[in-house]
Amino acid sequence: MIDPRFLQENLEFVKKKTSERGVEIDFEDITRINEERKRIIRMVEKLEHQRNIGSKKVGELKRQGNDEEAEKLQAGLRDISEKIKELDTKRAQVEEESKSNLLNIPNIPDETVPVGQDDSENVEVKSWGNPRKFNFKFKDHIEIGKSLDILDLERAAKIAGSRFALYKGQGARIDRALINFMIDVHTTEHGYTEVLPPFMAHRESFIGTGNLPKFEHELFRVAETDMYLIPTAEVPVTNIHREETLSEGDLPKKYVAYTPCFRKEAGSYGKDVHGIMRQHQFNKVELVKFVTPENSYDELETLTNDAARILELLKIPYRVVVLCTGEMGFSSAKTYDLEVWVPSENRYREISSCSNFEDFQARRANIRYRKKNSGKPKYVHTLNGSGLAIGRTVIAILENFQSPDGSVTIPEVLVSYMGGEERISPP
RNA sequence: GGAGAGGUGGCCGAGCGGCUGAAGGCACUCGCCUGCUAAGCGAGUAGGGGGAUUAAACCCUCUCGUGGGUUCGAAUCCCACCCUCUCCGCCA
Repeated sequence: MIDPRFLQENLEFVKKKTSERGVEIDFEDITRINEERKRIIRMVEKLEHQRNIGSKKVGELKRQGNDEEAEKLQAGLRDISEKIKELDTKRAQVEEESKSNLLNIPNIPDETVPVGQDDSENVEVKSWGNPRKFNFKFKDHIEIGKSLDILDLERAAKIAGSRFALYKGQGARIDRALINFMIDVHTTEHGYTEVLPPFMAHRESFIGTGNLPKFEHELFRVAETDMYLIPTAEVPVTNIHREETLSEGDLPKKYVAYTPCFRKEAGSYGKDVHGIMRQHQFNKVELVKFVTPENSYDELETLTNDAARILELLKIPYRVVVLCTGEMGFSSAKTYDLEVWVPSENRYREISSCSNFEDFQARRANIRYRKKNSGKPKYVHTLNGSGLAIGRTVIAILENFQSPDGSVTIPEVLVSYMGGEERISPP
């Protein structure tokens, strides 16, 4: 949520910024409702003031034993209370409307974010390693998975329908190995605290991160409850500190979590229908930070580097792009995508998305911190990034490290996690 | 799922329907004191919203798990829900 006061004082600026995202919002309507809200509040509070003074007087009179006067006063106060009650329902309506307006406004992009409409206007800021040149006819991850007997998409469909995977043998093991490897690196070398959160969360948590109310269609709702399956660990982990006031000395807080992620992928039909690129369920290791506003952009850089480090250890070529305004997620102020080289597609594909949300989520989830020496609590800045998406890492390994004989070489850092196996060979 | 206990400020904890936005403690901040540290002494420290102001000081209002109700007036009484703890049952 953006700062309501900032919105009113910088209406034109906000208008410009949201339109750069490709979002059109009726700010006139929002302003109108906000004015109406303030008007009603003023009226209610005036009446409440009268009532409070009157009530106090009633108390005094009664103590003096002057019941006659007290009762006279009470009659008048009764009317005031009635009026307050009426106005209160109106107030509740208007406040809800106003709140819902605010919840549907996306975050303001940081000034360093390139303005653009689609991914062609993302800007590459770094690339690492060189895409491999194959001197044999290489396969895509689906063929490799099938020939190594580690990936069975047909049977997965039998179990749950399309967009699910059944990993087998070394396939299942490499997925698990990657989870452990990534968590170990982030905890022991990057200073993150490991957490294992709930894989579902209720509505409030999803509002906190910005997934609700706007993006319900992307989520699996658990029938007959107000819970949803998480689309990313960002949701439960960011909400660890919902409604809390942290102290400045506790910051930054850094968490790493493995969770499966569940996404409807509605509207993406026709995209990535083959293989495991885009699934209803996939594993991911997620990094989440709570930091002070002063250094959130530095923290975004290190967060991105922390994620990228995994790819460097695995020796998978990647690049980093800054998402342009039109490509960024609803809650983000600035996002770097890490993209790995996928030979079968002859291009880079997203494997991690690292964002600074500034105080957008913190305001929604009411996550604040108190400065050491002074006064008012302020909102923290939240950040998160995949560190990394496991399924897509599997794709990258299978395709980038395949050999002419059909086997796949296990990255060196992963060997110990694979029980010493150095390659996966056809059965 | 059944029975009981309980949810109060950054934390712990007291609280008769009106003088309680809330005792007391802890923590923190500032000052004093001490050669330093510890201790001691004194003062201060909740949040949201609405208004005034160049800004702060200031004024009003709401907030004691959440939402309703009773009442002139609710932390306090009533109802519903949520959560936590203890015991029982069931279960990975």
